[in-house]
Amino acid sequence: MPGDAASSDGPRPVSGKGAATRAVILETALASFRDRGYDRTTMRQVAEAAGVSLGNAYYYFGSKEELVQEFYAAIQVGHRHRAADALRSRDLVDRLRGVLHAGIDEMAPYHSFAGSFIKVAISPASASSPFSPESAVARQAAIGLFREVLAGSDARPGGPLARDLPELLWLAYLGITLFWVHDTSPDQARTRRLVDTAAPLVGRLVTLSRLPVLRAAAADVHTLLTALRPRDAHR
Amino acid sequence: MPGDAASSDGPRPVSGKGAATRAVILETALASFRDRGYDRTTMRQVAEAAGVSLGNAYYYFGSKEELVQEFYAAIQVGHRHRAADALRSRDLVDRLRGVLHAGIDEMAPYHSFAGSFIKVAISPASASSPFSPESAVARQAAIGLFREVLAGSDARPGGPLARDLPELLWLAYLGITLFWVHDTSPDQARTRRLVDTAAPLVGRLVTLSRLPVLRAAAADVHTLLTALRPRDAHR
DNA sequence: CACCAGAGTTGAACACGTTCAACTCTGGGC
DNA sequence: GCCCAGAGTTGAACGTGTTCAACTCTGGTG
Repeated sequence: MPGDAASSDGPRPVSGKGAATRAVILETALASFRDRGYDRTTMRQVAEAAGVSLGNAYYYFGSKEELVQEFYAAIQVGHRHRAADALRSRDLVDRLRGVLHAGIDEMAPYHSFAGSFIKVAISPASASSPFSPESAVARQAAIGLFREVLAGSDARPGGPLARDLPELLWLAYLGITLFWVHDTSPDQARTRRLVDTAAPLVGRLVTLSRLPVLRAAAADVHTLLTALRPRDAHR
Repeated sequence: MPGDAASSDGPRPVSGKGAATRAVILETALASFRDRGYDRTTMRQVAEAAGVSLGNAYYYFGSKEELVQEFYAAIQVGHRHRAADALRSRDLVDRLRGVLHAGIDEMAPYHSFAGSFIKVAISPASASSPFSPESAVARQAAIGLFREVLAGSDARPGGPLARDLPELLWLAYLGITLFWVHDTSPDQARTRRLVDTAAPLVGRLVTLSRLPVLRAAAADVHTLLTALRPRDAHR
């Protein structure tokens, strides 16, 4: 395999001139994603609406997928913004539930297109994957959000898992997102119910994890998470 | 075997004449998936290698994705076959670990292509999704495998979760598969380690779930799973 | 001014999955 | 033997994401 080494570095050139053009293309694409969804957004339409040629769009964005990546970034910023509200409470369950609902709120307008977006995110080779090196910054920001959920609460989790909890909550959030994508109930009510059930459960487990009986299980989970993590990841 | 099984799974015509043609196309496609992977398998190549026209391939299979669906089915049959070995033990952890490793063994030859396959499986709209109505039969078979893991063991799980356990284990297996797809370690060693850690953990949790302290948490998990399930599904 | 390297830009071209109107073949009724 | 409904089959055509050789424009250097 020649292994085309991907583009490895940052997206594309960002000198003075092209930056404006790049921004126009990006805005046009994001608007089209919002209005038409992923599949119905064609590179030709984006290029035309942005007033550039098809080839020029590919000069700034190596693929349609790179556009999606920027889309994720925008959503994540929105999530963090919304989450601030929920972080006023000191109660762990309230904080967690609030942050999770904030995430669903932020994604809600895009639910009908989520099915096509997730195809891109789930592919291991994709830079948009939550686990990809390219997503490292966004990933750490997301994990940081859950670290904040824990740190600002009056619950003080202990045990061998305390340090892993932010990452575990982030993984759970990914799972909830995956569920949300598949949720066809009106207004994704089942996902809401899932969050309302899961948040207290997490609170209960955090409390229980101090019990000696659960020490061994918690240690197992810690080992499992260690096995799961790629060699390099630390924070 | 998959050719003339008069079962009602074929979304396309299955009368006498075309069945042979259908089988040839299918075999050709599966071989190409194995040898070249998903993306490098083109419908034109499959059609040509099968000795039919492009349009004719589409007469029997509505889309390339439908071919993938059959691919999954073939893998699942292989998994069940391999799993039989592991089901000789009576120890729950041994059984579970064996069945999980059998699944990884079965998928191993396709790991390099898994990234492109999972794109298809993960899409909610796709019939290949593990949660789709079209996959109901395969899904029940898979859940049944884990029911067997539990039923044939000397551990007798109790509590409010006992009935949910096969489904939970199946979900965990899906998660492991998802991890496997992203696992770039040599020979997917990290996934192996994950299984070796997760199996004893499950055993421990099954034992612990009898404790009164965990009753409430177990009930929460049961509620969560109920919220998770689509309206119709039981059995 | 003349020149040029290189960023910026273009549209044609490619391979792909998918569709479709039109064709051929087959078996059964008369 | 004739016919025909419908299964089986065909290749051209469409729209897509992506590539690429060639072009234009820009800023700096001599």
